[in-house]
Amino acid sequence: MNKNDFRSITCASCLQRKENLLSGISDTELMQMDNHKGCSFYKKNQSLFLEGSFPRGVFCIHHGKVKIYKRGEEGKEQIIHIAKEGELIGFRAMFAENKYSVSAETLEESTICFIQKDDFLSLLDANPTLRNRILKEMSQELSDRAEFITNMAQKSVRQRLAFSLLLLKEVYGEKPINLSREDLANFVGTATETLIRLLKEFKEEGLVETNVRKIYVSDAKRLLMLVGN
Amino acid sequence: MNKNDFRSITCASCLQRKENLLSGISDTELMQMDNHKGCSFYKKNQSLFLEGSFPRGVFCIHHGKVKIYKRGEEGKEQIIHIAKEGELIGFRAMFAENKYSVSAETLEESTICFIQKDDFLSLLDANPTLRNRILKEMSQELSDRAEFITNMAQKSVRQRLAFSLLLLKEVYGEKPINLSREDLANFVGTATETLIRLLKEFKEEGLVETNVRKIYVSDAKRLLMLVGN
DNA sequence: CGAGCGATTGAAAAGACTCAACCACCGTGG
DNA sequence: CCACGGTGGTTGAGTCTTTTCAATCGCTCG
Repeated sequence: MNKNDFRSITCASCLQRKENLLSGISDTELMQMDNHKGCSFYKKNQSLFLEGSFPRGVFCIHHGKVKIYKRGEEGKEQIIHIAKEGELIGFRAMFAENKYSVSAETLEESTICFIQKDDFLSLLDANPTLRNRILKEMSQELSDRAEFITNMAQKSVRQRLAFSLLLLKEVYGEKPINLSREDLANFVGTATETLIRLLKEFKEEGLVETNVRKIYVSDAKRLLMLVGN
Repeated sequence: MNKNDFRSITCASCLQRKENLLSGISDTELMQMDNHKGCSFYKKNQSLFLEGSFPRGVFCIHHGKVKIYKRGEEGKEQIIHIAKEGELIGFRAMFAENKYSVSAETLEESTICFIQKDDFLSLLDANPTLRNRILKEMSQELSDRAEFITNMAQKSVRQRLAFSLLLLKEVYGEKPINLSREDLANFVGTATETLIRLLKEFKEEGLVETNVRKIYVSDAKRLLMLVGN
């Protein structure tokens, strides 16, 4: 989309919304939300929020990709999740009435809306369907993270890379995976050099194709076998 | 407590409940819950539920400890969490209307109550305070797991052991940590042999004392420094 | 008292990391 | 227009942590 069009985005017309957590809310609520929300254009590598700061609302990705990460010792990033269009981010810390435990930053040019904390909470209060969706969403994420932990603990870097590529394929859909080697390494949980070497092996084995930053998964089936389990 | 007393446990009189997610519910609701809940005695190493099965309600630990784990490739366990008295378990999968993504098993003799799915859901529906607590709880767990992932990805086994011991110290309170070497290894995310060797080092460095299965943390401060970050 | 499981130790092998150097591409400013 | 600097990507070599496998020990329970 044209980067100057973002002011015209309304929740009512937003195709992303129709598919996401915020589907199934009433027209009145929609209108109310539209009046209160803000929508901005973000350049690549712009920060949405930082670990340790206090949430003032939730972000709704209209277009683009956002990495959710945590800094470990020495400041090394661990990417926990890569959010795509349609996803709501930053509501967990808001519920916990706590600081953000993770940071969020765009991976590419994005348009992202912002809904104030109070507006969102009152929406939640009034809307049992939304509540249930949020609960369900959080449960799913909890489950995903349990798997993530298990993978980290038990799988080799090679297996984790295979797993991550399959995950990212879902996130990027038609388009090729487009991440810096460092970000990919920080997602897999390994050193950049190791990642590069393994990626080269995968390429030689015909599992993926690469073109500079872009990665095309060419044999998902074999990758899946590689993951094991 | 005497293992035959468990039939007399009521939510109304339960000291655990007063501290946990289920505090702040009305007397009527309490009574209703008491009429519907069941309470059982569990031996050590008894299963509460298995990954892949469907939830039929939530468990409330009155006394004892429960490991929440996931099986990875080759069937190796990864312990995600160790729940203690007062904790509610198994509600995530219930919200997600999905199979359990993890399994739960007692680590010691325990008394655990069970609340039917429908009863719990209607309680939730009627009780905004409870709802908010659950949201908050889940948010906190999401945050814990992000940290867990980051630790797994970036810290050495030695650091993870230090971290785990500190966590377990909280769980066990006054009492010494009491886990098999294998369970501890599966929590830290390492091989049993490696765990034993590191534990020996910790003992030699005066960080912990051990007595068969029991582990006493003797220098929490130094352990914390070891964890780094 | 014997079986069996959990705990422990040793030695060797493997996987992954670190460090250092080098390359390639890109935008900038002279 | 080209040299320059910088960033991100790649490669090599050596090191170290951690795993694996095998063997032994020791306690507990029947």
